[in-house]
Parts: sequence; structure tokens; C-alpha cells
Amino acid sequence: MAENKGKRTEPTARPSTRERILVSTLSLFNQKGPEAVTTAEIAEAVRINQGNLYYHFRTKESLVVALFSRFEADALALVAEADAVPAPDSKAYAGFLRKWFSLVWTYRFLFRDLPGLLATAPGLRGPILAVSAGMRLSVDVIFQRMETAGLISVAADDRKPLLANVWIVSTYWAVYLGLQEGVRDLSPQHVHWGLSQVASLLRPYLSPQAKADLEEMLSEPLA
Amino acid sequence: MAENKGKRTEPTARPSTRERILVSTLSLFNQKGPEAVTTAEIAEAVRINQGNLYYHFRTKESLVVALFSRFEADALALVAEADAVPAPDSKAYAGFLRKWFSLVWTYRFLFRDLPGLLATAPGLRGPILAVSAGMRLSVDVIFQRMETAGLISVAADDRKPLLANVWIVSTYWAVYLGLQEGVRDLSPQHVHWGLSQVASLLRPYLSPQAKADLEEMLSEPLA
DNA sequence: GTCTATAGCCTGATAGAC
DNA sequence: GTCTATCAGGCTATAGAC
Repeated sequence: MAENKGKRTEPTARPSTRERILVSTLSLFNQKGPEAVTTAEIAEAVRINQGNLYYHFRTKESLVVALFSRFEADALALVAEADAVPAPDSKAYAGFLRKWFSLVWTYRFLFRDLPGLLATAPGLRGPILAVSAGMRLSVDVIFQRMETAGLISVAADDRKPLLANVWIVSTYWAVYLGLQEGVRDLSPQHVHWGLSQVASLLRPYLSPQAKADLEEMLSEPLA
Repeated sequence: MAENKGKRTEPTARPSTRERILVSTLSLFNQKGPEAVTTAEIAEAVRINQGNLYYHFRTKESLVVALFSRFEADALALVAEADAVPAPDSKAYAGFLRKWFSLVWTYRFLFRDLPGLLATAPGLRGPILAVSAGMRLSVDVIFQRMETAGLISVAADDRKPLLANVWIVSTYWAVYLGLQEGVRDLSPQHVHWGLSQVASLLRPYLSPQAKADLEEMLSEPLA
């Protein structure tokens, strides 16, 4: 786990106002979407004055940008971690998947309505597309490695569609859950549900060994 | 195809102002999301005055509701059509799938950000969940019929996850496309892409006959 | 760093003439 | 049915005292 970039939390001191603002804002954004959350609402949640909020973040957009930066850092760290796995190892990849799911849930407001998000923070278009492309590339590489290791076997024609479906399900599963039932708080069960959805996507293509590893991960106690 | 409920278009007369408002609003909502579209913007697009707009629709919410009603009517008609298929017929079901895709694209603003949508039109929560549940039930029935007809074979444990994945992909493919590349206008290629994504989801479970029917539909000229 | 007070804009919506 | 004119309220953001 990387160290606390941007002093996300000081080890000894209590959380700074800036930190508290970001935590509350993330929570509100996830609940109602950035466009539906007012700066007054944020200030109230943090129990500070609205003017004070603007001392720390001069625009609403800068709040969105700051939260995205955190997501970006976490996502890139995860990719680096996955790339660093020495030999193809389905268990390591399964763990990678689980972390990605947790990340998607934590920052789910980023996925809920991208066009709307870009309306309030236009400067985010480039970075978002870059992260998205990077993640997909990383998944692609993992697939290739698993294939050469005989863990998975996908016909050439099926490869791209399968990757796209994996991406869609592992990205929008949280949105789907939020719709289907008014799921508001992430319980480990929900992450597990999402994981099993992706698992069922892959299962037809896995080797017996990889399949066994996957089932084992799914039956593991929830992190 | 059902007749024009709510006088969607009069056969002879040119489109009414009300109709023009709905068409323009749908387009704007799909482009920018309901929350980002102002009534002034709508009035300008229709080339009428803002006061006139409020003569036809007294609230912004009523615009959302009116558009949803159209989607609802189309969706229910589609379900009825699917239920009326006399014998299990993969070609008929494939056509059903294609129409559903077209519908999702046409009203994609409804799927883009459900929580945000409910913020501007709270009364829509019930109807939306009802339609969603109805659609999923209908798909479930189709699966059952295909199974008893030997067109498809899914292990009991895999059934529910597969259905959920079909639902996720067939609902969020448009959102995914909008993100991945700035796809704004539906070309038939995009619908075809979405269809092929769902097809690749089902392919591992299809009988040779059903698979052949599916490939045939996919290679057909785009409607 | 935190507060009070307020500016300035934009929004959805209404009243009433034509 | 369509327009002009206008309002009240909420929003982001700033200025300046403490």
C-alpha cells in the first residue's frame, strides 16, 4: 500500500479540516451526485461555515478534481501492483479484482454520470479517459498472461467482446445495485455480489485450476 | 406496433408545439442530462418563448414524466410483443433484443443517472422500478422457454448471475459507449455493437441451433 | 483559519396583454 | 396559444473583520 500521498491522513494529528471536507464531500457526492450537492450542504455536513469551505477549496470544481486525484492515485497504484505480479497467479489477480471493486464503490459518484460530471469539471475529461484507458490496458495484459499460462482460453474473436463485458460489469455493477434496490452503503456482501458477477462472466473460459482458485476466493471471508 | 397513444404524431398535420417540445427536450436531456438542461435552453431549441413552454408544461418535472411515459409505453408494448410469441423462437427473441436496444438508446437519459433523475422527478421512483422489474421478469420468462425448448442450457447456479449480467450489459452499453468514445448520435453500428456484446454473453450457453440463429441476426443488415 | 455578510448571477415559475 | 415582463429564491463565490 503506498504511503499517504497528499497527506491524506496524518498519523498522529486528528483529521485536518481539509481532510474532513473531502470525506464529507465524497459521501454526499456518492449519495446525491455532484450536481445535486450544494456548497452550503457540504459546509453544513462538515460543521464549518460556507466561507471557510471556500478558503480551502476556491471552487466546487476543485473539490471534484481533488477527489478524482485520489481515485486516480489509488487506481494507478493498483495497476502497478497488478503489473508487478511476478508470475501469472489467478489468486493474485482475483485479489486485484476485489480491490478494484472496492475502489469503484468508494468513488462511485465518478461512474454514475460521466457527462454530468464533466459539466461541473470540464478539465477532468482528459485524465478520466486516460485512467480508463490505462485500466483497460492493464486488464488486457493480465488476460494475455493468463492465456499464455494456460489459465484461461478464449477464442480470438471472443477476446475483445469478453474484455468489454468484463469492463462494463465491473464498472457499472455499483450503479446497477444502487438502482435495483436503494443500496446506499457498501456492505461487503455487495462487493462480493459484484465479484461473483464478473466471475460468472469468466467461468466459461477458465481452466479447472483457475476456476478452483476463483471459487476459493469467492468463498473466502469478505475483506 | 401500437397506435399513436397520446397523439405522438398526427398523421396529416405538422407536429404540434407540444410534440416539438418533447422531441427537443429528449434530445437535450440525452446530450447533457436533465439537470444540466435549463427551461430557457429548451425554449430556445424549440424556438418558442419560455412563457409559452410553461403553458404546455407547468413544471420541468412534468417534462421528465411525459418522456418517461413514452418510454414506459414503448417498453410495455415490447414486453407484450415478446410474451405473444407463440412458440420459442430464437429469431423472434433476437428481434426483441434489438428493439430493446434501440429503445434504451432513444431514452438513454433515463439510464444515465437514475438518482439524479429522481432528484428532479421524485414521483418517478415507483414507475421506474416497476418497469425495470417487469422487463427483467419478461427476460426471465424468455429464458425459461428457451431452456425447455433446448435452445439454451444454463446450470441452475449460473442462471441468476447470467440474467443479471445480461441486464447490466444491455442497459449500460450505451453509457459505456458514450464514455469510451464521445459517441453522441446513435448509428446502427452502435446498436449492433451492443447486440454483439450481449450475444457474446449468451454464446457459451446456446445450442448449435440457437447459436446459428444468433449469428444470422448479427450478420443481418442493420434495421 | 474561521467567521459574517453580501454580491451577483441564473433558475424555475407566474401574471397578464395580445 | 404565444408573447413580454418580472419575481422570488437558491446558488457560487468574494470581501473583510476577527
